[in-house]
Formats: sequence, C-alpha cells, structure tokens
Amino acid sequence: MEKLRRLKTAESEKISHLDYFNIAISVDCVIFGYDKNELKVLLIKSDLEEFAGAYSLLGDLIRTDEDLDTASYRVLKERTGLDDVYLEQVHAFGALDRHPSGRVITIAYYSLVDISNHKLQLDTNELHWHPVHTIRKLAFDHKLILDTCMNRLQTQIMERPVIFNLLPEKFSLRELQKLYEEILGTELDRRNFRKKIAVKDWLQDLDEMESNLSHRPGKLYALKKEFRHKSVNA
Amino acid sequence: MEKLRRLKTAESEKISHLDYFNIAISVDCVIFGYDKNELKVLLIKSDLEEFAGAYSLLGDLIRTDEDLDTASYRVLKERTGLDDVYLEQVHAFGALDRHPSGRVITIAYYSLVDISNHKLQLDTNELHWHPVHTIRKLAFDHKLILDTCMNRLQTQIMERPVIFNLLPEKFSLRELQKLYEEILGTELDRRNFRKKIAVKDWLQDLDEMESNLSHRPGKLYALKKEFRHKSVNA
DNA sequence: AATTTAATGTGTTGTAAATACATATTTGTA
DNA sequence: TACAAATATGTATTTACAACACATTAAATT
Repeated sequence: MEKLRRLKTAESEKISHLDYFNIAISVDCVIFGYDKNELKVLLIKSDLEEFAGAYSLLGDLIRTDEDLDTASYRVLKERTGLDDVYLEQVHAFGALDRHPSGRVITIAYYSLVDISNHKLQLDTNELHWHPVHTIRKLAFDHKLILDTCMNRLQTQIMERPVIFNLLPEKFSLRELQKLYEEILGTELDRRNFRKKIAVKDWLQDLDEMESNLSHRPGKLYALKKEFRHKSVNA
Repeated sequence: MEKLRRLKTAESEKISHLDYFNIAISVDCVIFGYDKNELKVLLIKSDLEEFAGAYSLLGDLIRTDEDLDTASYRVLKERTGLDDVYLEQVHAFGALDRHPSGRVITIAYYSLVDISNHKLQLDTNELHWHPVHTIRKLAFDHKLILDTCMNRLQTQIMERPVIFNLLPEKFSLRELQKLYEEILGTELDRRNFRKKIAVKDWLQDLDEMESNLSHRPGKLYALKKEFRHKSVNA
C-alpha cells in the first residue's frame, strides 16, 4: 500500500492514471493428477451464470502483497490442502473478452500432484477430477489454457524429471511407462523405454518388489533425491 | 468500461473489491537486432531517479482496451516505427519489489527485427542498440528478463525458423551461420551446419550471388514464403 | 597473364544414439 | 503342473551427429 501511494501521488502521469488499475490479474492452475491409468485435471463448477454448468480451472485474483508463484501456491493450498507440489508458470492470457465480468488477465500455471497420496475434500466444494482426454469445453478460455499447459507438460517430461510428481514415491517401471504413454498419447517399446530412462539416471533402485499383483511383480524405484521438486520459474 | 462497470457492481464480492485493481500490468519487449556480426538489444535510458543512468527495456502499461500481444506490438511500433516484426511472449514477472514505484506485473516478450532495413529515430528518444554480450546490469529486473528471453531465443532458433527475422531478405549461408554462432555462443562446422540447414528445408535458393566482396561470393538464399512470420503466442 | 588470397562448396568415414525385434524368467492362479 | 501375465534383458539395424580435407571460384596483386 505504501508503495502504491507513492506511485499514485509522486510518480509519472502515465502510471498514476487510475484507468490503468482497471485491469484485474489472476492466476489459473491446471492441476494434473494421475489415477487408474488416466491423466486427470482438477476442475470446479463455474459460479458464473454465463457459464452455468460448465467447469473451470482453479484460480483466483492476485493479491497486492503476493508474487505470482505465491499466488498460485495459495490457490493450490486453499483448494486442495496440498503444499508440496510441482508448479510451473506457462503463459499469460489476456484476450479482451476472456472474462465476461470485466478485464482480467491471467497467468497460467500447471502443477502435478500425486492423487493417491491425498484425500481432497472434493465434494464439499464441487471439485472434481476429470479425465483430460474427455474434456471438450470449459468456461472462459480455460480449454485453451488447458491445451497450452498440456503441450508444455508433454515437452517437459522428455527433458526434465517432472513426471514423478504424479506418481507415488515408489513405483515400477511399468507404471512409469504407462504414465508416459498416457501423457504423450503414444505407445512405447518397453525395452527402448527402459534404456532411455536408464541413460537419464534419474532413478534409484529400491531393492523392493511390487506386491498384491496377480502376476510377476516388478522392481520398485524412486526418483533420486537430488531431482525432487526443482521447479523452473525463470 | 462497460464491462468493468458490470464487474464492479453486479459481480462477486471478491472481484469487486477495489484493492485488486491496485496492481498495474505492463509489457516489456526485448528487441533483438543484428548488425556488424553482433547481436544487439534496443534499450532506453531509464527515466526513474532510482535507476539514474541505467538502461531499461522498452515497455508500457497495458491499456484496458488492448490485449497482451497488441500492447507489445504497440510499444514496438511507437518506439521503433516497425510493425512487421516477430514477437513472442516469454514469461510473466511479478516480484513484489520489481518496480520501485509500486506493484507492477509485467509480461515479457522478445522480438526480432532486421536493423539494416530500418532507420530508427534513435537519438531523439534516447534509444540505443547495445551489444547483448556487454550488458552487465539493467534497471528493474530487466537483466533477468533479458537473460530469460535470450535463453528462449537460443532454444527457438534450433527448432523453428525465427532467426531469419534478424536478417535482410537475402542472405548467404555464411551470414546465417555467423548469426547462429553469435546467438549460441559457439563455433559451428561449416559443412555440418549446411547439412543441418538443408535438412530443415527452410530456404529457397535465389540463384543470385553476393556482390561487392573482396573474395569469392556465396549464393544468396531467402526464407521460403510459407515460413515467414509465424509467431506462436499460444 | 600468372599468382596469391580468402572464401565457397561439397563428400566420407567413424561413432553414438534411436529403433526394431525375440526369448527366457518369475509369480499367482486354475 | 500347466497356464496366464507380466518382468527382464540383448542384438542387429538404421539413423543422426561429429570430425575432418580437398577442389573451386572470384578478386586483388604482382
């Protein structure tokens, strides 16, 4: 507030014109989860009459005392109770008509959470996990935002060890491969996939096996500690 | 304005709280040019006393009636007179203390212009081209923004035909290679470089030769028409 | 006119990475 | 104990990348 007062009184004529503060700014989070071999995204029923019945991403206006990453962490925390998740800024969306209630520019983030680990209070606040592939339309420009984040996710998982944020701590190579296939939308050769993963040297062999399966169990792996949670926000 | 009135009167209590409009939002453009075998960036002397003597990127607050891309095109047009340039959104920066005059969130763009083609009125408005490699510090967080855009540029030139926006319409392979080397900061093998470019199939052989050189002239090429100016702004 | 200079314009070969593909092994279950 | 279902792994082939050398052209110089 102190800063803003300085800005409005003492500063250049451009900045002080109140018109420029008539743009609101928000963050929207594309929260990906993985469950039952499906990539899912966390959506909420839109509360705007313009979009009655439609779902939207989780977002909120940015407060004057928090930076962009903090705002998206807050949204995530408030909505899901999670605070140890992967978050990455993707793109700013600012089309004039993107919000029916006025001019709102939004900064989109995607985040990755391990569904199995967490029980969200889903029903209480109309939050639901939706299979990404079944989503045809969303409120606002949120389908565009979802698609943009999905593209980003696809390129990121090939380059950096982010995908593990969707999995439980211990997982088999089969589970990992299934997840890659689900995100990329392709089938992968098991032998070549394992070679590729081996080369990256991301995984630690836990000397444990899967259990409670009706077939031969696979070894369990975990992401090496040094790779955990390294967000790149510029 | 009409929209905003609706927003402030009829809409949800969150959005209508005036506090949320106390954040200003701007665009900043990292305008790259290429001249005399050097990659340059267009800077302006900062007009804030906090940064007396320091240079800053070109930017402006976003108007309520223009979207993000439009705002950055406008900045470019107003400052340089150019309107046929390559522009790409890179990242949003929103640290609390990034602007000494108040809370300003900025969306950073990079753009590529062909210096030789254009005579800017540089001196009149304190605009100058600075060799990118010599820049140590800038006003605000603009050095961070510059570095972020530079990284993006480096990855983009390998993947998509954007680099040609820095060159005149006709160019030799030697000129192209020099530019790649300047941006990537490495030396490239001429034979391998030409093979790589040939595979991408971006270029049209013009059946013309360089002239006015004191050595053997090379063939001239142009970017194929179908690749010209395809910005990807999500 | 011959020579020098400085660049252009290819081609080959070796190495590393990506792909395609098949068989033996382990566990739980009928 | 035979079967179903998945694990675990190796090799041959193709493709991409890197390293490298020589003949050619035009202009400037002698």
